[in-house]
Amino acid sequence: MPRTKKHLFRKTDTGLSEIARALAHPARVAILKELSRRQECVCGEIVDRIPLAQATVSQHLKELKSLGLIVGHIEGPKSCYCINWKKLEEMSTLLKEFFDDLKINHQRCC
Amino acid sequence: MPRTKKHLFRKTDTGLSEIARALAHPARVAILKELSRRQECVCGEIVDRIPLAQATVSQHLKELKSLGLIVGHIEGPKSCYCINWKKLEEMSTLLKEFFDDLKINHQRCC
DNA sequence: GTTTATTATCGTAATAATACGATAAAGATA
DNA sequence: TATCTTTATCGTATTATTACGATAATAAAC
Repeated sequence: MPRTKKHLFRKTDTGLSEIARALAHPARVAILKELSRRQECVCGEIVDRIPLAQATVSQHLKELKSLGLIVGHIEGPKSCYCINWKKLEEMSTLLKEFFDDLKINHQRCC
Repeated sequence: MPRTKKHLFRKTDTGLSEIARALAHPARVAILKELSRRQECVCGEIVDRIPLAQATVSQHLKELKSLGLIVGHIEGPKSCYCINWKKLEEMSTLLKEFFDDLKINHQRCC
């Protein structure tokens, strides 16, 4: 029965929800934190830092990548991931604007 | 097989992911926007504004409520929902801090 | 008291997300 | 070339989320 109805919403609302979904799992939050700490984007130690199987971490990385939040390229047998700071900035701006918009109408009520 | 592993993560990461999950569906984003617009918390017109069945909207409201983002009390046959501004502020602060923390280490890399 | 309007909840179906073992792929190394 | 290391992908199981009809619950209106 549940054909998703997400297409019926405003693009801005859907966009925001997609951004939020990127952070909607602690593994992805942890991955972003971990990546931000590392200077050189020699990665793959990420797997050691996240308490999940390698396949699962790889899956979460793929999700972050498909959202554009991180970029990755293969380097021999290893991979190299790092944060897409531009996209991250966009994302935090959109979230900030969302909250600011809400707060504009912060008049009491209940 | 997938017993959730969320308990293996840091409380801060899990907390952030829960906050993010609240916004991870356009209906919930739209509900928050709609609620913020209304002065009096005479609600229920929310259902008319969201392109989903009444039961589904009620379900999304319940989720927002259980996260503390909105408060609601019954008023006769109607219900009355409004935004919990305190919680919303907490939430936006946590998100802002998360992004700020990431950005501290914004040194180039890729 | 009966009807009406409004909202929550239950049951259930379908889709999405999470998790991992197994395996493939791709270079490095012996 | 054979082996090893590292990572991605496939298949699949399990759980969570989404969605809605039907129905219950509640108080107002008649």
